[in-house]
Amino acid sequence: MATLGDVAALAGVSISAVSRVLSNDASARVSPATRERITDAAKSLNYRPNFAGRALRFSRSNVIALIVPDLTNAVFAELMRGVEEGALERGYVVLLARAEDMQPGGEMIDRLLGEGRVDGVLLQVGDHVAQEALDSMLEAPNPTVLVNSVHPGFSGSVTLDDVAAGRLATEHLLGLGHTRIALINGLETTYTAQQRAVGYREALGRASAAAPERITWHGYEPRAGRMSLTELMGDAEPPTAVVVANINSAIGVLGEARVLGIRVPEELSVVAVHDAWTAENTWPPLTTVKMPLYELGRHGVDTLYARLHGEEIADTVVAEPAPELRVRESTAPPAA
Amino acid sequence: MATLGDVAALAGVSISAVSRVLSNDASARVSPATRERITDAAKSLNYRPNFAGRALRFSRSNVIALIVPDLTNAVFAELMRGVEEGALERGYVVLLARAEDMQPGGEMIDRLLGEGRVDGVLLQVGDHVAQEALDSMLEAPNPTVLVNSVHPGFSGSVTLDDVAAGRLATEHLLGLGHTRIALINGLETTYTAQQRAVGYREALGRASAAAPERITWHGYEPRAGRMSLTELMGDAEPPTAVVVANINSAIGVLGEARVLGIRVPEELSVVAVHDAWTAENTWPPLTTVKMPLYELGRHGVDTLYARLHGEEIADTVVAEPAPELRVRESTAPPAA
DNA sequence: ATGAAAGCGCTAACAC
DNA sequence: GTGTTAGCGCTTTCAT
Repeated sequence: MATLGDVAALAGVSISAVSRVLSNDASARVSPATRERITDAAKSLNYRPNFAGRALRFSRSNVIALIVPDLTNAVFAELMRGVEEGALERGYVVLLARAEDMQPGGEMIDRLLGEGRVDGVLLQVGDHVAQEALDSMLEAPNPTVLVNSVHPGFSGSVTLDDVAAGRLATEHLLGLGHTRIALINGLETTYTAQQRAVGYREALGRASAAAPERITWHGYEPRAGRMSLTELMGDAEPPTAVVVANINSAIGVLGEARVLGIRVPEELSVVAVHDAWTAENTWPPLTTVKMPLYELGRHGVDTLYARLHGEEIADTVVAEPAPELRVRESTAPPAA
Repeated sequence: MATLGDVAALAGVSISAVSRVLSNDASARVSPATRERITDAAKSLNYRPNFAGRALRFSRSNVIALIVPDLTNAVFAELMRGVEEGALERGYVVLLARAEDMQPGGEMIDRLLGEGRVDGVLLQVGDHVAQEALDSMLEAPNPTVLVNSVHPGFSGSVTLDDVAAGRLATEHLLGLGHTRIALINGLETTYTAQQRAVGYREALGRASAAAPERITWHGYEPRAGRMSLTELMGDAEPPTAVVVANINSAIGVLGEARVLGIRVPEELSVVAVHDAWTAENTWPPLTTVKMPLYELGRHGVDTLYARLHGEEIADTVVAEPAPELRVRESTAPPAA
């Protein structure tokens, strides 16, 4: 690892001259000759500016953290892409971390920030994080932006239009002729679940023949989907279609339907919110509502950037491009 | 962000005294009184050692990078856990990155190391990375350990017992009475695929009535699985069972089987190498060979640690715990 | 038992 | 146009 000193020695100039040239200081006046000697020397030594040196000098790391509940969730691939591209453009590097490591009461984020490893945090809070754990974490002027989540009293969330997503999915089923439509939702405590329920209700309310409401609130994991379906099928009048608020949960629903001997889509239509490669590889392939997660990531970075530069920021909803229905084969008109 | 100076000022002592106390310098002689004043001050200021300051001082970041082809692959969840726990024990922090960002010819790893952001790298090379791109990257004394992959002339790989995995999967099918067993494998250029083929052949060769060999080499993605199955079903004598070298590929196989109207397991048995939650949520649930990925991660960290401390390291195979068959519902005896 | 000072790599204000 | 220097936060040798 060559240092500025090494380059300077090789080029026969001072350290500061090297610094000026290599950091593209516009206001620097250096003769073309020395400039070339310097760049040549740097190249031959394969010089790279030392991260710690810069971070120390600037009291800034130029790193932001992206923390999500589960990195292996296929849905997050798009989010990550958006965040990474946005960060790149703004000269930041992204540090990926799992929220699991952020044990409630644990101090992962506190350390990341406190030790100066990262300048800011993009955080999607997991479903099972206690509100109190967040209270202290999000106190006061704090270089954090919440994605896909909100916290009471905290300003600086970027979310998706989950109301529209719930509405769109429900309308699709209504359009096919279903009237007994259930919502298999996330935990009642999560904002996204609440929003999707709002959209679901809106669509039901709007339907000419008002359809009854039926919601389960078990979470976004496959197991939650399984549990919900079992519960719904115990109803006196079970649904002929379900909106599932999450794709992983929908995969569970599909699995449980097989176990229960319910044919999809003949006896039960299934739409899921969020799209990912997994939706194309279930049987039947899942009809989904694709959400703009890439754009959410980019916008999250923009918002965090603004916050890091002292701007006041408000909560925003990324509604463009609008949620889009991806009709595959898990939805059909109800059986006659 | 309080510094040592802040703590020192508050405690009314020198910076070096604070440093000694807070870094638990065993050989430091400090009076209990000052020690307490110092720890109190540090606590009240919520002092955290600055990362850049330490890294600069030690010329060491205490960070290692884990780079995998696709973070959202459910199979990697276990690997990550192993790496993170191992790293934690050794006082390292893990930086997660996707190999996608490591464009061939791109210099992501070079930068990570060259800028001193990380001390070492655990790298699983993707299937589509050109050998030449790796040549320069793995040159000379290099703080890198390859996981689940090898490179000619490079010493320091930790791999799994993929031969055993291929053998075990094949033997399971032979035991059920199948004789026409195909292997839906990864790219022929990848080490893991080659190893799994060896195991497959071993098992076939050992079978009393030698079964014919049939292998496709299209890769580990769902699409590769789909393509392979279509190809195999075009054979004069199509297989009654397949070993699929990867779980995602197997998901594609299952999907394509539905499209082709082939019932699993009645008409076609499917075993996949690697296990993850997704295997429990396909239909039918996938029989798999579970590999010790957690242990691979831990061992990878150990190996990297040794390399970082100047030890000569050799290639190793993590064979404990041994690959284990997880029988679910995608395998059955062949139709009469 | 405690403090002063040097130096890790870097940048920028200030000489010359 | 180029060099000298101070200082970011930290540890450690050397004084006292």
